[in-house]
Amino acid sequence: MIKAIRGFKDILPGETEKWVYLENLARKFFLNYGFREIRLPVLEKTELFARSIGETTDIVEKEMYTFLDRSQESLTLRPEATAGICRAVIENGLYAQAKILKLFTIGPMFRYERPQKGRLRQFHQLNAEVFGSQVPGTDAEIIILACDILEGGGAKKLKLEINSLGCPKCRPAFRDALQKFLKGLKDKLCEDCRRRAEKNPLRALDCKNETCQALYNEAPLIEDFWCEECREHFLRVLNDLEIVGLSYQKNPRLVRGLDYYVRTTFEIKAPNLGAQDTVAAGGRYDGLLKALGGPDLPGVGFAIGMERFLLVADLPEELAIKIDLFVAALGEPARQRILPLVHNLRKLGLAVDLDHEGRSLKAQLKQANRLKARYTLIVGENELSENKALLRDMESGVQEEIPLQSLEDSLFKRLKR
RNA sequence: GUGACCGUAGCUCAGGUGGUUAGAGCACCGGGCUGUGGCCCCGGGGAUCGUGGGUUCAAAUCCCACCGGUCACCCCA
Repeated sequence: MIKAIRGFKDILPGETEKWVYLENLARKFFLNYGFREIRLPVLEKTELFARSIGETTDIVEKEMYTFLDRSQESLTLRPEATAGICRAVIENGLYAQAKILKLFTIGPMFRYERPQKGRLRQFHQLNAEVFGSQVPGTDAEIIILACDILEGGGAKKLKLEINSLGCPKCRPAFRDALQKFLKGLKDKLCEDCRRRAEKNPLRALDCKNETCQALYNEAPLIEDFWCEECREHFLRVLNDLEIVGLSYQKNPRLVRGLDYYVRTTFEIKAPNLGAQDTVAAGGRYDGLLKALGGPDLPGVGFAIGMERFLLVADLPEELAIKIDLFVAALGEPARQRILPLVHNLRKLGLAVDLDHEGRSLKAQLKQANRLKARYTLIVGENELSENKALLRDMESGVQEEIPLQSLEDSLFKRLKR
């Protein structure tokens, strides 16, 4: 038997209803917040991700689905959405349409990782980005939007952690100080942190190793290095969050796995999710558009992991569509007589189903029951000869006779909402 | 990439120390009710026991490899 490949999952009936529900919910929030939808290719040139995410990040070094196509060009299945959105914004000149550009996208991402709870190789993200705004109010709006969506999906007890990574003006000094600090206790650090000390010192800060973490209590703090603008920016973001009543937790150790972030960075974590507890994350990336050959416009955005959102969401009990009417036709003449009616009711927008298999009435009523039909219309030889049909209310079991001539009208009146 | 545990009908699981036709519940189909669903009773279909190799007279059961799953490391949404 041919099976789906590792880390790639079918989303089956019963699950899809939940996906559609949450996607619609998110889409409504996005649109209400003034975002417009953009749909992007899942394949891009490898160079796009190498340049945007960062050559030395784990994602680029060992987690991408990269291959040569038939013309020997290196392509990569997108591991995240921001790079592609930036590319599209630049390529299509979207930034020229208005000062502020707000975009969202929903779709699959791909990372070659070992699957576990809340982590698949093909996973799905809800993504929002704002281009052209440098003010802290936009950072706050992005965070508030992410929280609204998660809360709208019934997610409880979420924890918002926030930090500022500084900017190109002040971060290098912090980076140097941190690197010096890390090199000072080189022998005591775990293997990974020794490597990070060389290539990407900030990443050492969120090492899970307890020994390392204990040592980092003495590490230099980013906030001592913020320039005046970064400090002001951060405080104003926090202030907006407070104004709307969002509680947060400052986390000076919070860094990001992608190089392009500056200033505001945040994660939204959920309890009981195990090791992969970050449901959403995002931040500001002011230099990215320019680095990709576009205009020097600031950007800020976030991503929500759909699979993880599903794990923490509290969904309505019954999401499957209940049908309005099941038609039980007994015998081929009855089926043919009733087919046009079914067709018309369906065209009028009603949920109507019928059985073409010629099964017993008992079997058909059972099927109607399973489909949670409000009514079942029974038409057999008896009914045809008397020019009528039986309409059974599946809740009460009450049946009434309806003349065939007026069937469409009376059914539509009864069933429309 | 590393480690631990796991893999038996569509689903959830049972099958002491190897031993005859691999079972159950749910789901599905049919009958009881020759044209009336949900409850009940009866019957039926459905399993290359993850795959491949090995040990053995004999393997779902023991061994090895691979594949897949779960959780953790790592990483991150």
